[in-house]
Amino acid sequence: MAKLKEVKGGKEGMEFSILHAADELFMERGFNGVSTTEIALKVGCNQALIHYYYRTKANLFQKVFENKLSFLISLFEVDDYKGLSFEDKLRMRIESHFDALAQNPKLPMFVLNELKNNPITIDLIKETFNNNVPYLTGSLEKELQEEHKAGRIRKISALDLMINITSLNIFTFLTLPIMEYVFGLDQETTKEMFEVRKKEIVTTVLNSIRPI
Amino acid sequence: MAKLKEVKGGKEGMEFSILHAADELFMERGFNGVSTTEIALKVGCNQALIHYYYRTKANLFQKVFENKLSFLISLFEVDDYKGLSFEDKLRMRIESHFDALAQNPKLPMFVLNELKNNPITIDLIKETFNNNVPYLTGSLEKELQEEHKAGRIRKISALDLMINITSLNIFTFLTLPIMEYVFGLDQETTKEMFEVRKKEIVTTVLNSIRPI
DNA sequence: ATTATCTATAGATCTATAGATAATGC
DNA sequence: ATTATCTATAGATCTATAGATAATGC
Repeated sequence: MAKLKEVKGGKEGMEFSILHAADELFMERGFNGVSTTEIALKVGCNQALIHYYYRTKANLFQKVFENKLSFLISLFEVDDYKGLSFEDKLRMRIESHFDALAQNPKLPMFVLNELKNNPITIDLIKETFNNNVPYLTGSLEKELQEEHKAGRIRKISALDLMINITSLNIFTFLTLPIMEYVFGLDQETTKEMFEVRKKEIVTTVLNSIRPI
Repeated sequence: MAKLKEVKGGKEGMEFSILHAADELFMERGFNGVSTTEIALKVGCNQALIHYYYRTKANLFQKVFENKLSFLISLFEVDDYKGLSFEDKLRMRIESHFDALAQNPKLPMFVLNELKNNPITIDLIKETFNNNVPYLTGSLEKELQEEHKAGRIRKISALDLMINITSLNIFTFLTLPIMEYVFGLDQETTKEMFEVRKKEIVTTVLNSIRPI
């Protein structure tokens, strides 16, 4: 007798369910930390089906990782906030970057870690970088030069500024699981901490580029 | 006939050689990425000997990890740099923290990663934190308050300042393997980049706490 | 008929242990 | 005698594939 299948809410049914389950598990424990058996268990199918749809575990992983990369790039495609002062624009960029990470707190650790372990992923990001970074820094670079000439900020490169912001924002989420555990924080307290830290980062960055 | 044993240069011979090889391998690829077979291969002994000295892989790993933790704590036990101004002291602290990481560039990723995956490690760091953080922030907190009262810096907590410095410094080394690969840097260029980035971080931090 | 799903299993790990042999310290 | 090292192997994974069965679309 046929077994009853649980209807999963994906658009392409089982294939999507597998991708979705793999996504969650890989995000938690990375490529090496997850077995296809475990993915199957989470989906509610047998392990062979994973290979029917995705052939290899590495292949399934790559699909997940590519999704994450394109999301990460989208974080840097900023709205232009026309009419705002440079300072207000910068403030909004920092905050929106922080907020996007807050909604995907496991993403930074996942990506950094796989880049270290997984040769395929570093090729993927190399392509992504070369295609996007010059374009992304270009307009910021111009703004920074104008502001500097007008004496409103010190001299700093777009790349340094972006690294500063990224460092401060991402580090918050890299250490989040530790903080939660070490200080025994509940979800509510964590959220409050986020807001406080976000403000401090904005203050730090804005102050750090004031003219000398 | 007895096989010729290669003499390894450790003080306790084989036991130390195993710890040393395990250290290097675990630092590269973490607990899950390394097998006892591989450690044995690197040491030049058979795999059973690992268990003879350390009983389990987890046990050997813990020894390695404890060493790393105590090193990390030592980074924050600062010399007092008596006689220097607060600004100069802070500058030296940032630079010495950066330099220590530069000599152990794989350490931050390793520790963050294991803390996420390995329940034992997070208990170890919890203990470490509770024993050390209050003591470490205490004296800095006092200095910051004095400087603020004297109008030489803005109001900022010792914890926030330490997180800022740690974020900026550590992020450099988390993304180092990526940078090297994506931009195809050689060792010399990497070193130069470090120096430039270190200066930028010092400037950023010192600027970021100037009075408003 | 074709596609989706399942059962079963081969082959490749990997950790830990048992038991044999060699080296070392009295 | 005791300690160090080795060989061999049990038992537990885990990935990928082969081949059987069920579901679906004409």
